[in-house]
Amino acid sequence: MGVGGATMDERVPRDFETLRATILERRENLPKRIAQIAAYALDNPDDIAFGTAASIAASAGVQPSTLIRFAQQLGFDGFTSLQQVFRERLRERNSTYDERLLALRAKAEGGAGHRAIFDGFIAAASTSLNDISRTLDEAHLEQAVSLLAKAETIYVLAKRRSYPVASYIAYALGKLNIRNQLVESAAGLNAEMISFATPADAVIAISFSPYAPATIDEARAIRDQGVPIVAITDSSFSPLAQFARVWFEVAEADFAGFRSLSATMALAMALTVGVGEKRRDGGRRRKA
Amino acid sequence: MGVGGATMDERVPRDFETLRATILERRENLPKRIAQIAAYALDNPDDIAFGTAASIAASAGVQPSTLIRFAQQLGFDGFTSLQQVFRERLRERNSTYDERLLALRAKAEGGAGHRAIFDGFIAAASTSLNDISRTLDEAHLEQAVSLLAKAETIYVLAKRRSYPVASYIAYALGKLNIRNQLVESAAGLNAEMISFATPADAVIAISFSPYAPATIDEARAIRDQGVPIVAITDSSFSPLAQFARVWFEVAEADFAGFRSLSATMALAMALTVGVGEKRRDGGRRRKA
DNA sequence: TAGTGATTGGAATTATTATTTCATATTGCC
DNA sequence: GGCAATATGAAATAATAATTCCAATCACTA
Repeated sequence: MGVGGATMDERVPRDFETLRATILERRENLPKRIAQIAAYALDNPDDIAFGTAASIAASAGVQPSTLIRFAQQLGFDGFTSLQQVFRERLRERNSTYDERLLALRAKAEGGAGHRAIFDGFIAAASTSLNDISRTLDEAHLEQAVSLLAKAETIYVLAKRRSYPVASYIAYALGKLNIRNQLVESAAGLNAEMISFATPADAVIAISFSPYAPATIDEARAIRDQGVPIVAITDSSFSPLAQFARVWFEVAEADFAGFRSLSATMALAMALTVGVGEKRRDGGRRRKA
Repeated sequence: MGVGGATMDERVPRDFETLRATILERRENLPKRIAQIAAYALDNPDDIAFGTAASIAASAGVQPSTLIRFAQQLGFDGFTSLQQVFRERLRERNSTYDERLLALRAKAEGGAGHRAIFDGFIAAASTSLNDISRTLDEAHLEQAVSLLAKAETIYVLAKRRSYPVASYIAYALGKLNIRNQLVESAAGLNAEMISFATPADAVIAISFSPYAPATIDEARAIRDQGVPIVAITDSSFSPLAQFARVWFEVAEADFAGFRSLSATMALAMALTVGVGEKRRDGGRRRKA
């Protein structure tokens, strides 16, 4: 009689995923407080892994004894063995993003062959994405999108290393039916092209050190015409930062002397699609 | 007298990295057993995070008291506070790559505003890099590099969405002093440009569904002239795959209707730099 | 080589923490 | 609405673990 501890038919979850599934499955028919601690456990697995029965119970708003009953209901013989599962989860979970990158980078530097080169570029791209994801200034993003969304024509300005980004922006803007002009140096007509821009237009300018002189000159000229500039560049000392109404600092990692473009690309696409969305929304309702 | 616990001038490391640095710095002048546990701690940080003083001491082959002395030497007031640092490390360490991506993607889909768009592109780029890193065929990479390294001139063929990659390849090849020709559709002279290619040259062709007809036509034409093609495309059904001597399948994730280019870019750069290296090496010694 | 100070091992002690117990409250059922 | 079964709270207890203490050992200096 009682809880029938003698023969324990039910399988005790040994790994976190099984445990999680078990909890979710029984969620409906659990008593209130037990359900409360169950929800807390799934929401704060780290706390379960490291806390003491008392501290966890307090955080979850239940009594320590409830926590133990919860563990027992799941088939564990106490809180301690339940906690093991949560600890295993942390042990077994893959290495951090940074560690993975370090490994990749080490492989790229240490290893030989073309796979190593490839890994190097993957690592550079990942690092860049990681960095920009942490450092991007949301306010600037909003400002830039607003500014560009109001423009009659968006001029896109970038040479050399940054040119691929410009061409993708132009492609995407075209797809979104947003009037744009890629300032290309094909026939030396850039100056004329630029001279058509007015303060009702806007510019996306991209340049990284060493700044292509043409980009700088054109950016200055267009700024002097009163056309607002959104710049993507790599430092506050960049001449582009001086000319720009809004500017983004993007630190691209490099490998074998070539900078990744992945972060710049992601930002460029976010700007482009952001403008597209803003224009659509703006047509219907102009709400923040 | 004593350990001078009254005024504690020395800073107690609060985060793992500082702690690690401190240990490494003092490593030389630590007593034998303390050094032993120090080494163990850096080698098995997870054990320190989860174990008890007794279990850790046993694993490291020292007495529990030594473990505590070690903690105290570092400025902690006992093993427990030292352990906190090791636990924090696990808590703060980023979730797995996949979990992080899921979170990012969820944010991008659920969240509103332009930050969400940005996150979406970051997630797409990360996913693509991850995928290609897993699936890239090394043998194909070697083949492709060999093939391209032997070419007199490398023709680069890509339109529309893929054009940015082509332009970056052309830029990089130029920087590496590798003769190349970007087949641009500026003045409609592509056919003529292509007609100059010989079997001693090679082509990098890039196209994703829906395949730009111009790219396909040009690839067919150039293949018919006996020029070997290295293709980057998205499926074995791609017409490019038919024409190519070597081809890579690259699955780019997309967001808001725009495909990431990050994986393609990384592969393109690996090919480019790989060719650069092979040419340099090949000049001196032709070894695998 | 003897002596001094630092280091170490091991057990005793203290603190912390998990678990149990029991009284009380709540829920579901007739 | 009353009764039984179940669930909950709070404190007592048992277990476990950290810390301290002291004797023994080791390394260094005179």
